[in-house]
Amino acid sequence: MDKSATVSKRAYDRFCPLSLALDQVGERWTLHIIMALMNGPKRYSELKRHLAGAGTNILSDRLRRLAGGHIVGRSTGQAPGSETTYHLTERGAALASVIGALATWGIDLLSGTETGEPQVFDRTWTIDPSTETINETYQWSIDGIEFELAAHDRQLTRTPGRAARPVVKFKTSKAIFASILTGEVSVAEAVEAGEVRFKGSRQALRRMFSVLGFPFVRVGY
Amino acid sequence: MDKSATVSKRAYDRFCPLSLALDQVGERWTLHIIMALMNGPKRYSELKRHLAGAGTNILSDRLRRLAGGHIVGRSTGQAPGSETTYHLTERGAALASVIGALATWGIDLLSGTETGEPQVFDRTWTIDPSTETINETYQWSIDGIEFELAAHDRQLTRTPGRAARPVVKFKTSKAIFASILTGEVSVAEAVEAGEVRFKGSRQALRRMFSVLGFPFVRVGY
DNA sequence: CAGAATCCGAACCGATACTG
DNA sequence: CAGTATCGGTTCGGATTCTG
Repeated sequence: MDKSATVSKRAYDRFCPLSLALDQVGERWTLHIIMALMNGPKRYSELKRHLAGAGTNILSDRLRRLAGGHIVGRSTGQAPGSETTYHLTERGAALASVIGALATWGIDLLSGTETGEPQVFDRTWTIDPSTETINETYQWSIDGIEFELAAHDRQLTRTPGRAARPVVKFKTSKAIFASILTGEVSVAEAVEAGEVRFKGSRQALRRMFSVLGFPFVRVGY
Repeated sequence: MDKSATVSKRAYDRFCPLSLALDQVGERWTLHIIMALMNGPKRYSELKRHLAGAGTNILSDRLRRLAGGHIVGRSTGQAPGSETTYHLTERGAALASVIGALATWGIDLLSGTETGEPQVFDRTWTIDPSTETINETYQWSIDGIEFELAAHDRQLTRTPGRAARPVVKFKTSKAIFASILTGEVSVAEAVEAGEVRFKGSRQALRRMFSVLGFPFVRVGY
């Protein structure tokens, strides 16, 4: 029946901006959908691939709810069989500040302050089916914290310390990396300004950001 | 069998600042706890009252997890029977930008763009046990959208239109209200600058913000 | 085949009862 | 007061099925 009108029973129901915001975008995967749509409209199947790990019912539910809140819109071409795409409305695009704040806060966690143990991340969501299997390692240094990132099959493993034979070495500060992620500055510009140092081919650099899930990073070469 | 029988706490497990941030503060109630602690350390029971609607096990779990992430700290006085309090660490205080972004985005939702129907909010979390029952209405106007807020028992009802006999009339713009909520400006200063208009006693104004769940608002009189 | 609904086992949430 | 234990209901995640 009319499911679009039903609100999650698990709403906060408070007269409070934080609560009302979280009632709309606080559920699991919702902000990930928004972030995926920040780089332009996407089809259902593209979103599904990008949200690897979430069930198709979740994606369907979130999109319905977001459409009901006028956060995303659904565009269907008029040609029969033409694709349907989802895009952010103005209200949805305004969530950039929220995602920006969360991502900025989360940058510290990329380095893994907890010492020692290697950590395995899911990487299926960054896999571009048009490219072949990637199997390489990168050397990172952020604010002096060094670690190796090893892309292997559908996993990405982060290990503290130096990498054996990295394809790319990448060194910068947390603040600079943040402004690279937000698109404020390109990697090339940051290198120019002496705020990023990297070794490796430009092609590998570009591929690295794709593999890591930052395809939107402006490499700038 | 073929899939790893991991402890599978529902984490995103992505090498992505947004995902890692949400792994730490994306669960239900977590950001509400952070916001509650923004106004200073609190005891377990205070938090429990402020989080009316969440089970005590949830609060316990969230605090444990937040402590593990060095986002909140636990302080126990050395005197026997002294209270234990929870407070934000520096890392936790850095979440102010996240909460600020969400709250700013959520301000639009306070007015209730969805037409017509009155909406009922839970108000138990704003009830100060030391004060007696409150039963009064306020007239709000934000960016020209008028609505009545009626505090009744443990509910708060928002109704579009004008209130019958409000104790307080409050009129401002969304932007100004945002800066009042963030503490950037006091109500008195905004009135001074002609950006807020209100009618009613200053005492009632102060009480209104408490009843609505904004006890931290600097009235400034 | 893309888009979406349905079903089901498992994890999670919320409320109450209970313990030190 | 500060939690822990437990239980029923809800939500999630994955596979499958349906529909044009």
